[in-house]
Amino acid sequence: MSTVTKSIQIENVVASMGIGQELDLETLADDLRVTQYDPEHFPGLIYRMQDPKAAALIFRSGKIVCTGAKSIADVAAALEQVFDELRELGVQIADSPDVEIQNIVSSADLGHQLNLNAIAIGLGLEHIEYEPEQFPGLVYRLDDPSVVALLFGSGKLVITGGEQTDDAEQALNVIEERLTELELLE
Amino acid sequence: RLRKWQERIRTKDAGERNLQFALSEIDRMASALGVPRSVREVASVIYRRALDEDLIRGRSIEGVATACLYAACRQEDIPRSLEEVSEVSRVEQKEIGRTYRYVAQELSLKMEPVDPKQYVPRFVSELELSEEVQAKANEIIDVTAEKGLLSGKSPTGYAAAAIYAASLLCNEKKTQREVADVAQVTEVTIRNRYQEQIEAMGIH
DNA sequence: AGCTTACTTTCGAAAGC
DNA sequence: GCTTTAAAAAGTAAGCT
Repeated sequence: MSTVTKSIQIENVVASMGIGQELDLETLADDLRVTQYDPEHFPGLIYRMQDPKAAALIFRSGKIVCTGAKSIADVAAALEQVFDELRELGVQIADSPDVEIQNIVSSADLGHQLNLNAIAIGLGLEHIEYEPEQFPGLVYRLDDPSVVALLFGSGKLVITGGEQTDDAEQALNVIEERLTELELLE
Repeated sequence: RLRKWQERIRTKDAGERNLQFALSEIDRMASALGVPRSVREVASVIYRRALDEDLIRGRSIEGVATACLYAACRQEDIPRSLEEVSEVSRVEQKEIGRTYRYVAQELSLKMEPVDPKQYVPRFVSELELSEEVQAKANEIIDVTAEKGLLSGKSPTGYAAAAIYAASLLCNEKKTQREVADVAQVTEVTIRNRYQEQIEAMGIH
């Protein structure tokens, strides 16, 4: 495993699931601690956790979005906490509801400084977005895997939009390969 | 049938009125920015293409018109920053930037990143600095960009720092505040870019 | 001149305007 | 399209000492 591959860190995992029954958010808002609920502003009830650090958005439909977790295991742990809280309030929940991973955000380091100007032209101006006046990162959309990478001058990058654990690694391989072909890596 | 006929005329008229409005706005903003007629023409062409590709739907005419003008300035190599463009538009800077990126993507405008050197003549002139300073600033930009310092940096801040450094080197010192004002960046940005550039140049 | 905080970009789901 | 959540990258900006 290359040092570049090893540099991959999962920074955030977004997942969604449904408990299959409607919830009374008004009551929940009163009974749960650390919550935030302002239906005029946003329909979901916000439930924050410290360990693992994550946040859950709970909706009237019984659907739940979990975000902020640093791993898939943390998503499961965070959701278990939410389930335990709900069970204590008398809500019946199945033991293993289906959880769908919606997005994984990772960071990594190519280990070399990047000339973003050259990369923008090399990868094809029509395929990338690089507007340093608006944002320092170069936006590169990949088809396979279907993710979006933000490349920075430092050689560090962010890969987002993936649903599989290895999407970031595959994307990183594609990016390394293309930059090497163009002789823009080092 | 008659109603449909009338509707078509109404739609056509409305469409033409909208186009006229967009073109007159481009004209007004271009005048306010002091850019040549060629830029307005390029902006008009881009706007008509955006119209043909149905890119206006869901966006304000003024926003698309401003974004087209911003793109045209860059294509004609006389860029204006989003902040400068937003000052003559009634659309906020963030919206102009978003619309510009959308239009550029959809129309496959192969927009190259702005070269900081393109801001140098105008800024140098506004600061009443010599051609010597201008040449030195250009040199600083070329040399330091070649070393990779430009990646991710805003073109205006980069140009401002090079001009500030050049003014010092040529004994025509302008303060960071003066340069920051014409480039519309903060003194902090000039300081940061200046330090990197001077270091990369080998502290002339 | 620092330090802190905050905003820019990317992504996705949720329910509703 | 917008609203909210979280997270990283790096640049820029504003406020305070």
